[in-house]
Parts: sequence; C-alpha cells; structure tokens
Amino acid sequence: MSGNRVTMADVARRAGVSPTTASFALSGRTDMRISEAARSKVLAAAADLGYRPNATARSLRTKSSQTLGFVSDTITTTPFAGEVIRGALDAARAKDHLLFITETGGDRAVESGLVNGLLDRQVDAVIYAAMYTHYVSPPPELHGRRVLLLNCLAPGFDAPSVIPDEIEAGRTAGRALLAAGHAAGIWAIGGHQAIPATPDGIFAGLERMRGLQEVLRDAGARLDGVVECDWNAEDGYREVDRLLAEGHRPRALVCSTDRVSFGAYQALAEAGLSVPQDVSVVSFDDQDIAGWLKPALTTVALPHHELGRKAVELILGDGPLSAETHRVPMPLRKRDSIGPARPTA
Amino acid sequence: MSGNRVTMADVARRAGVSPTTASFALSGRTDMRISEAARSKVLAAAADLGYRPNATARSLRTKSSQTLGFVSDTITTTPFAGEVIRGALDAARAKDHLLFITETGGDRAVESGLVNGLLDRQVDAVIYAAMYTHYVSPPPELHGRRVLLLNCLAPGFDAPSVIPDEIEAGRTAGRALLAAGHAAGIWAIGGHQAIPATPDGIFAGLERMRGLQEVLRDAGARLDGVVECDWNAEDGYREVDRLLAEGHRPRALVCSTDRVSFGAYQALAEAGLSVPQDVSVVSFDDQDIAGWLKPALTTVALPHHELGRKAVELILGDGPLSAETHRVPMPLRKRDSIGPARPTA
DNA sequence: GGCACTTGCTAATCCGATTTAGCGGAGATC
DNA sequence: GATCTCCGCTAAATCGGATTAGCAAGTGCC
Repeated sequence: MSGNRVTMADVARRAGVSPTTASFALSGRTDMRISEAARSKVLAAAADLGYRPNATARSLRTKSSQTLGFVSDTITTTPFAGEVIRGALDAARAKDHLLFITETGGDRAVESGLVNGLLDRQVDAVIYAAMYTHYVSPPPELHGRRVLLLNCLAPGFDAPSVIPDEIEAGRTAGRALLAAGHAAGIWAIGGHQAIPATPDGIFAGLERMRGLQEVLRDAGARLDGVVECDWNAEDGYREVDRLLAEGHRPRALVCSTDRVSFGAYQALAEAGLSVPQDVSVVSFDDQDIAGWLKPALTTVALPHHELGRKAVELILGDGPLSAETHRVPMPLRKRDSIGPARPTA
Repeated sequence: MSGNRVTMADVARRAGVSPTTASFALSGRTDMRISEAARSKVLAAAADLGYRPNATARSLRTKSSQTLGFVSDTITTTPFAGEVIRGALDAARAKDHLLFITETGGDRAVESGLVNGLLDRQVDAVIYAAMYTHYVSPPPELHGRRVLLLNCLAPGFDAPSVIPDEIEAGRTAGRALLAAGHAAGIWAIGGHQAIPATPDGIFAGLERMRGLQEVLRDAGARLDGVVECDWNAEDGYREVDRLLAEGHRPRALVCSTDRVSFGAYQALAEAGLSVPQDVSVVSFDDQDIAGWLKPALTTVALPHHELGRKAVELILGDGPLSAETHRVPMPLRKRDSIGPARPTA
C-alpha cells in the first residue's frame, strides 16, 4: 500500500529547520523553546506538503499506538454486537483511537492467537467482551495488561467490568405492570435459571427475576407461575400454547426476551386472545422485532450502545483502573403491549 | 500497556549470536545461510524467553502491517453488518491479518478522518463498504491505494467490487414460484425503483425485479401487479392490507425483503388468509425473522458471510487488483411459505 | 601453495518518528 | 572584561526489528 509519503524530514528541510525543531513544533509541546517564527514556518511547510505523521514510527518510540483491541467470543448472533461496537467506535473516535475487532468463536487457541496479535501490535488496551453476560477467565496473555471486561465478570482478575443492570431491569418490568394495575395473573416465561442452552440464563434471567419478584413482593403481589424454557421464538410459542391448553388464563406475561414474546404473540393470537386487551406482555432486550410487532412490544432495553461507549471511555480514561463493576441502566421502551388490568373473572 | 517485552536482541544475546542471525533464523529465510545449529539455538532461546516480535517495529521497516481497514457507512442497522464482518474476520485471521473496523455514519469529514487514521497506521489495504448496494465515490485519500469496494460500485474508481448477485436472486425467486406451479396471480410488493427512503431500491430492487420478470416471461407467465413501497414491516402490512381491501386476490407475493414479508403475513392473517394454502410468499434477504415466522419464510439469502470473506480474500491475494465486479450468488432458503398453485377460482 | 569460491556469520544502516544532551550567541551580573 | 544564564535550536541516540554489505574461515581445484 501507500505511495511515497511525506516524512517529517521533508517538512523540516522545506521549513529550513532541523527535524527536532519540526517535531516539537508539530507536536505543539511547550517544554522545548521554539520561536513563533520557526513554529509557523514548520506548520506552513507541513500544510504545503500535506504531511501526516507515520503512526507506526511514532508508536515504536512512544509505546502508544492510539489503538484498542476488542476481543469477543461472537460478534454476530444479535442481540449484542452491532450497537455495542458502534458505541465503542463512537467513543474511540472521540479520542482519536482506532479499534481492532476480533472474534474468537469461543476457541481458547484462537483467542490466544488473536490476543497476541493485538499485543504484538502494541494496542493501548483491550476490551474483553462476551455476547451473553457470564463469568469468564481471560487468557493469561492479558494478565497485568490494561483490560476492561465488557458484559462479563471475572472474579480474581484485576479489571473493571461493564454490564447491564439486570436486577433493576427486572424491577422496571415489574413496576410497568404494577403501574397498569396488574397484581394478579402474572406469569414469567423464559429462562430464569442456569440452563445449558441459554448461558445468559445464569445471569440475565436470574437477576431479572430477582428484581421482578422483589418489586412485586413489595407491592403485595406475586407471580402466578414461572415457565422455564429456552430463549427462542419457538419456545415462547410452545410454552404459552401449552399454558393456555392447560386452562390457565394469564393476565400478563413477563418474557425473558423479545424472541420469546414473539412466540407468545403467535400462541395468543391462535387462541383468539388479543394483546393488550386480554393479556399484557412486557419483555426484555428491545430487539428490532419489538417495534414491528402488532401491538408494538413494551420492553426493557439492553443498553448496547451505552455499554460499548462506556467501556471505551473507562479504558481510555487517565487514571488506573479499579476492579469495580459498572452497571449500565436498562431503559424501559414504552409501547403498546401493556394494557390496564381488568377485574379478574 | 505492556510490560517489558523480550526483544530480538535479548534472544540473540541468549543464543550467543548476532541480532542479524537471530532475525534470519526467526524469519526462516533461506537466502541467508544459517547453520542448523545456530538456527536451533535461536529458536530455543526465543521459546525460552517467550519472544514475540514487535509488529510495530517490523512494519516500520517492511511497510506492511498485516492489518486491514474496514470502512463502512453504518455497521449496525442490519441486515448487513454482523455476518459480513465475521466473514471478513475469518478470512483475515486465516492470513494472520487484523482488522480495523470503522464507521463513518455517512459523514464525509468523518470518513476522511478515519481513512487518514487508517493510512497513518500503515494498513495494507482498505475495504470500503456500504450497507446497501449503491454507487459511491470513495474519498480522495484512497485513490491509488489498494482498495476493494464491498457491496458498492464506483464507476471511474479503479478498484474491484464485490456485490450480491441480485439479478440471479430475482430469477431464483421466480423459479421457486414457477416450480410450485404458480403462473398467475403473482404480485410484487416492495421497492423496485429508486425511492428516496430506500437507497437500495436503486440496485437490489431493480435487479431483483429484472431477474424475476425475465424468468416469468420465459415461462410464459407474468406479474399481475407491482406495488411500490418502502422496505419496512409497516409498509408491507399497509400495502397488502390495501391490496386485499381493493378486492385483489393474489396467489403469490414476492416481497422485497423479509421485513415486508413480515408485514404481509400480518395483513394476510387479519384477512383470514393462510400462508401458503391461500397465498404463497417468497422473499429476499434471509433475516432472522424469516425462520421465526409461521410458516417459516422461503427467501433468497443475502450472502453476508461470503461477501465479507470474499472481499478479504481478494484484497489479500497476491496479484494486482483489476477493477472488475464480482457477483456473489444468493442461495435460496427453502422453508414453508410456498405452496402448490391451485386452479384459479 | 595460490586463487577462487562457498559457507556462516556480523557490523552497520535504515525505517520515521520522539527525546535527550548539548552548543553557540545574546544579555545580565560583578 | 570575564563569568553566568537564558534562549533557540541542532546533533545524536533511541525504539525493535529488517536488510545490505562485507569479513574470516574452510573447501576445491590446478
């Protein structure tokens, strides 16, 4: 790549000064005395020649590359992914950093190779991210490095974590139902325990359930039932279908994720029940479909963009990093799937 | 970042040879004679010390950074995004390259800044990507550079393009309908012209329509009608709803994208029509929802992963790049939304 | 034994910046 | 007038590798 770039030596020559002077003038450092005349000559020469510093040469000397590494297990397979990276990108750009994105696919050997590749290229810091909130153990190469854990926790590993505030999200969902008058006939559909197929069950499901139950209890209400299942559309359909077939008549559903809600909608529609007149639905994640459904789905959003942004801002901050856990708020997206409670039949 | 890394000088000292010898031994070059004894001493020393070459120092000298820049207007807002990047990542990793991901948001000034940032860091090549296939004009900084255009075309700009084969996709959709016996009552729903709100209408819509009509014509069939609208769920719902209200009774719908199909499903369901018994639906893109819908949607998939993979493979290939257009096949995902044609009422 | 050639290795330079050490000249001090 | 201090700037070293030029010892040949 590249044509013959203009070097600082070229600029210095043209300005009639030494490379040293050019360097100080261009970097604008004040601890070395440069006359205003010399400074402007250098600046003019640099502008004339269209000079751009070679970041590679610079970072060889300074040990800082203005570069970050983003290591994650999977970057596709939404809901995570896109917006997180975009948030990280935005924050990085604000500080003139570029982002290396990598994906390990969950393979330790691949992970190790990629992390080494990043380290070899002198990244200033590494964001170690997981697509579903869970416990991780970062590779040994990262020990002692400037690392931030995104959407994961690593007890014993000295680095800060940034995760969504799932407990508060559970409370938010509960309050949304309570505010509409729902105090009975509430069912939770989805994964709330550690289920093999849904690794996030460990975390998101558990914490959401905790927050939900806490807020219901405080209001003197409670769940009529909890249905355990995976977090896919088909699971939501199957379980709600079964629930209705068994004769239950829920007034409100709290679904683990929008995909489950999607399935729930299908089952409710087939049973001739309408949302939100017959059944209210509140959900989590705020995927695209939440807005497409009819009626549009009220859901507690995963703050993807904010997670990415915050991670980069913390890691590019000045101070040393303390191993604390930052919980990012999950905002409620009010749409049309929660209706007023009706007196129980 | 970084602790005190082991340098090549350390390795040389430990092996009792000169840095030059260490360099040649480690890089495995054969044009310089190194005895087997010396070579293994160096290798052993490197292994003992856990030596890893400093990629920054290397690229300063070699002008190659084993690094690629990925510049796109938007990386979130599926359908593009995730899988494309993953494909690119996979191909890059196979060749020991790391990927800088950037997002311009469509802003020329931002774009220019990011491209310069990439160039400053000595990227070996740049992939200039667009989320919707359309014509672009890459920034001047990229002229004369090793560039590949992904999902876009730039007449007059000397670089290869990689785009999905939309014409053939249109044929594929048409053939799927014909194979099921559909020859009448076929409607196209979506954008097929250059519509402001759907920039891809320029390309994808136009080409898909061309392929579709060609294949229908060849079979002696034709479209009963074409409905122009944007590419969102609500548009599909509204237009199909209106179509039915006007008394039309389509036997098959060809929707511009799965989101439109999603809306079409909603309208058909409300009208008491079932898919595929009453109406067959074939679509494009293969987004996640295609598999969640009931019945699951038959759709012609955008080859996201393959687009990303192919882009990187081409650009990391040896030869010079010729400005040709590579069209990546779009495979048909057969699911359950196309049923056999019934004799027209 | 002398010359050419190969073998195996090293010294020195380069890549393009940053950074440290230090050098002339002007003005101040005694 | 000699010494001291600033000022403004430059020479040279440095970062960690890759690469070029070349040197000493050994081998082959006549």
